[in-house]
Amino acid sequence: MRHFSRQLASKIASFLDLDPEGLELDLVDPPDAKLGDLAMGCFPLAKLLRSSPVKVSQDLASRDWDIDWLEEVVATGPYLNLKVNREVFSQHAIGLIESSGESWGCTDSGNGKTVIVEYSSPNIAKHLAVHHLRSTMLGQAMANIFRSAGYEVVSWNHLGDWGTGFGKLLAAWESYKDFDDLDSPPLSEREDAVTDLNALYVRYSNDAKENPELEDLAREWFKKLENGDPLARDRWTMIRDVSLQLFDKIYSRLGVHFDTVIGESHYEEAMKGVIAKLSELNLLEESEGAEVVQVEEDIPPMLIRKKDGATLYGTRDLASAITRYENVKFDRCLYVVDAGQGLHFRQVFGVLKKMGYEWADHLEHAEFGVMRLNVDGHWKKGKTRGGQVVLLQDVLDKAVELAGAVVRKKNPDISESDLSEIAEAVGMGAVIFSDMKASRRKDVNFDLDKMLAFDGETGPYLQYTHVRFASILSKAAESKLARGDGSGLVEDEELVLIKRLLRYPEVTDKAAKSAEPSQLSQYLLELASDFNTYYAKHRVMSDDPQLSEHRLTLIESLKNTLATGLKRLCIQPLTRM
RNA sequence: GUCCCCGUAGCUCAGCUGGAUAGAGCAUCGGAUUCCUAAUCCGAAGGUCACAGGUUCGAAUCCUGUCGGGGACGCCA
Repeated sequence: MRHFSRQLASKIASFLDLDPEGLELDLVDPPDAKLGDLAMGCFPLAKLLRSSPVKVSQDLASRDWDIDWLEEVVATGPYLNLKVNREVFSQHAIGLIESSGESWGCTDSGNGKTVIVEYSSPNIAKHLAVHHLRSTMLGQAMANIFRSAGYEVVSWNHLGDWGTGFGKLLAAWESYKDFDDLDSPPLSEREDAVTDLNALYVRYSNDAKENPELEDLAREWFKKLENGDPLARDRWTMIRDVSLQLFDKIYSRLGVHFDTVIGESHYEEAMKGVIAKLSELNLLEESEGAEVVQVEEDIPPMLIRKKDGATLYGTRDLASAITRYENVKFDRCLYVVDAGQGLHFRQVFGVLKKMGYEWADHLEHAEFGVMRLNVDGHWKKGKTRGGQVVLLQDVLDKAVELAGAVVRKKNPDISESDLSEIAEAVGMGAVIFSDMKASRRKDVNFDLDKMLAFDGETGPYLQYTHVRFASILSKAAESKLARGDGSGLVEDEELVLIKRLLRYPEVTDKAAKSAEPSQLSQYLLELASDFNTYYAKHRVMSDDPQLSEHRLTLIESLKNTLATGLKRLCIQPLTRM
C-alpha cells in the first residue's frame, strides 16, 4: 500500500507546499464501503498546517489529482474518501506483486542490521516439555520474520548445560551402577537415554533429601567437572550429545534451526573477566556475605557471587552478552524468554549499562506469557519439578494422530504415505499456530482440545485455504489458460483481496519491529478469510476465459503470500489435505 | 510491601504511535453443497471496552488512582 500512499503524499506535498520527505500518511479502509475504497484522515496534515482537518480535506478534495488509478476524491468531514479506478488499481497492484517475485513481502527495513535471537534454550539431560514450545516457536518465527525484513540474523540456542545439577547426575552415574549402569549399554546406544538420565537424577535427588552427604558428593563432582577432570568431562559430553540428538529430532519436525548452539558452560572463563571488570569499576558491593551490584532505584540489586564465591546464571548472562557483542556487533539482541524473568533481564541489562556498554540499550527481553497446565481444575504454571511434565513429543504425536484421523475421514481414497505426510503437516500446523495466534505476552492455558482444533482461526484453516489455491491452479493447468495482468479484477471482494495483499510488506515490518509473530498470524487469518468469502461467491475458472486469466493471477499472488507467510511461522503450506 | 504484565461478547482473542457506527473465531440458533476440496461460506443473537477521575475538538487506545487476575522480588536456572 506504500506504493500508492507515496504517490498521494507527493501530490499532497505539491498541493500544500510541503516537504514530501517524511510525509507519511496512512491509507485505511472507510468504515462503510459505500463511502469509498480508501480513506485518509486529515488530522496530521491539519496539525502540520495549523488548520482544521475539515478545511484541509475540503481543500484537497477540490484539487486536480491527476493520478491514473484514482477516480474520485470526496471530503467527508475531516476525512478524505477515495474511490479508485478498479481496472487500473488492480493492474498496478498485481504488477507490483508479480514483479517482486520471490521477494514479495520482504522489505529492506533491516538491511545492514544484525539481530541475534536467543530462544528455546532447554536444559540438557531433560526432555523438551510442552512449555518449551513457546520460546522455541516464537523465537524461530521471529528469526524468519527478521530475515524477511532484511536483517542479518543469528539464531541462538543458549543451552542450559551447566550448574550444580550436573554434579548430582555425575555422582549418581558413579554410585548408582546397581540401579542403572550408564556405561552399559552406553548412553549413545540407548533408545531413550534422556529418560534414563532423568530416572537416575530423580532417584538421587530424592535420596539426597534424607542423606545430606549426597549433596556434598554432588558438589564434589561438579567441582571435578569445573576443573576438567577427564572422566567427569567425558560423561558430561556424552550427556550433552545424547540430549542434543533428541532435541534435534524435535527441532527438525518443527522446522526449527539454530545458527549457534552454545551452552552456559562456554562462559566460565569470560565470567572471571566480568567479575574483575565489575570490581575494577567499583560496582561490586558486599551484602550479607555475597557480592551484588546496585542497578536502579526501584529494583533490587543483582546478585553476582554467592557467599561461597560461586557464580550464578546472571553472571553468565553478563559474560554471554559481552562475548556476543565482541563476536557479533548486533544492532538488536532478543531474549525470547518467559515474562517471569523480567526482573532478571532488567538487572542484567542495567548492570551492563552501568559497566559502560552503550549497546546494552539494544538488548530486548522479548517476553512471553507462561503456559499454564490444568492441575485439579486450576490453571497453574507448568513446572518441570514434581514430575508433572507434559512431553512435547507426546503432544506432537497426539496432534498428528488426530490429524490423520480427520484426513482419512475427509479423504478416504488417499494413499498411506500421502496420509502420513499430510497428517504430520496438519498436526504440526495446528499446534504451532495455536501458540502464535495471540500476542506473545498473553498467558496460554495448555488445552489440548483447543490446540488440536482444526476449525475456525487455526493452522489447518490456513493450510486448507492454501490447498484451495493449489487446487484451482492445478485445474487451470488442464485448460492451458495464460495469466492476465489483473485489470479484470473489479469485484468488491477482489478489491478487498488486493488491498489486503498490498499490506503484506507493512505487516512484515510491523512484526519485525515489535518482535511479534502474531502480527503475521492475524494477517494471514484475515487474508484467508477474505479469500474464502470471495471463493464462496465467485468462480475463478469462469465461463469467460479472459476473466479467468485475471483471476488466476490473483490466486497466484494470494498463494505466494500465504505460502511465504506460513513458512515464516514454520507451518507447511499444502497442496492436498 | 515494592516492581512487572494483564483486564474488550458466555469462552479464546483482534483492535492500543488517539480519529468515522468496537471486530473475529469457538460455543448457541437458522441457512447454503448438480460446478475450482463444506477443514468452507452466509445470517441471527451476544458489549457499562473492570471502575473512577484527568488530558483532548475527539479516549477501548494516553496519564493518575482504585479494584480484580497472574508473575517476580539474594545465594536455583
